[in-house]
Amino acid sequence: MKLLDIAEVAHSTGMAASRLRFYEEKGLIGSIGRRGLKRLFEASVLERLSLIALAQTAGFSLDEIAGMFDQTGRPRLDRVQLSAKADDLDQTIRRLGALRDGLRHAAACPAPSHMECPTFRRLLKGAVESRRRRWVEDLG
Amino acid sequence: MKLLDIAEVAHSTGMAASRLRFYEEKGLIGSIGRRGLKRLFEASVLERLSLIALAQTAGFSLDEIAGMFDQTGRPRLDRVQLSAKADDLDQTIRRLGALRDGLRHAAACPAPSHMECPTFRRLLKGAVESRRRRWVEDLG
DNA sequence: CTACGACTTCAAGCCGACTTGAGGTCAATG
DNA sequence: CATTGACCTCAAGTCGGCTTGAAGTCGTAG
Repeated sequence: MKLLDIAEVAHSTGMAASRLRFYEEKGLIGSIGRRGLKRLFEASVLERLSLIALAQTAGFSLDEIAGMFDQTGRPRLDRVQLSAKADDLDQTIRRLGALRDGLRHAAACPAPSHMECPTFRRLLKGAVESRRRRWVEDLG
Repeated sequence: MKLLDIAEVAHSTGMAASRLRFYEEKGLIGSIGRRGLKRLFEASVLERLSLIALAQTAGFSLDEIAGMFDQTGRPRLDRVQLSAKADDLDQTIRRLGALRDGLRHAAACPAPSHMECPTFRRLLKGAVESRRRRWVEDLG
């Protein structure tokens, strides 16, 4: 299995080396050893980094993401938590879906001002309400 | 037209007053005057704030959002930009869908380690691959 | 065998998006 | 007319997520 140095990982992910070191420090990724001082990564780190990027997009913090894996790097076995994360994600996905539809509509809508378009107005309302819901959850 | 003080705006949007002041300072919203020291807002600020929240959810920065209004405060939404954002969002949504399915499966799967489960691996790969494609686009 | 350059560490800095705190002002109520 | 308390300003602080800079360490090419 080919081992990658930090520059290779940086190049193929588009992430700065500093960021990879930062992630390692945070326990988000692990290097498999050193050649001299230099870190060596397994190729699988690329997959891991993709997941991290993905989860970030989903709105998870790095700490939360760290919590999704165990020490050995396998996704954590807490099925209840995984399930909860999945539900979170589902919420997010639905929200983003509504948003996407709204944006598309706004881009195509012939109304002179977006504010005069009922569809757009409905979207705004939805955005605020779903935000609300999340706030409520955060408090709970 | 009823004028609102900052507390009313804060309450009906769920945003902290400090945040509203911050937004005003940034030019994102405007107050229509003062009663004594106290800001007075038009009711339309609520709609404006919804739009701001919406754009934030869509991943725009406050500076970008500030650029979405003209001098008179009417949204100046670039349809091309909206469309592009919608496409972004669509990508994200699909990837998140794969991630959600992966997590859900992981929560239900009886395999001792998730990585040994072919379904899980396939789902992750789906998420990762679409991510890769984006990196390539970013590089290009 | 020495010099180069890609890596290393560690601390500090930066940016976005707010929040917090100290001290001030004013309209309304008793 | 004095107090109260909701608002005000301005500066500084916080937090997440990195980046930057100075100083050090290697393996490899010349």
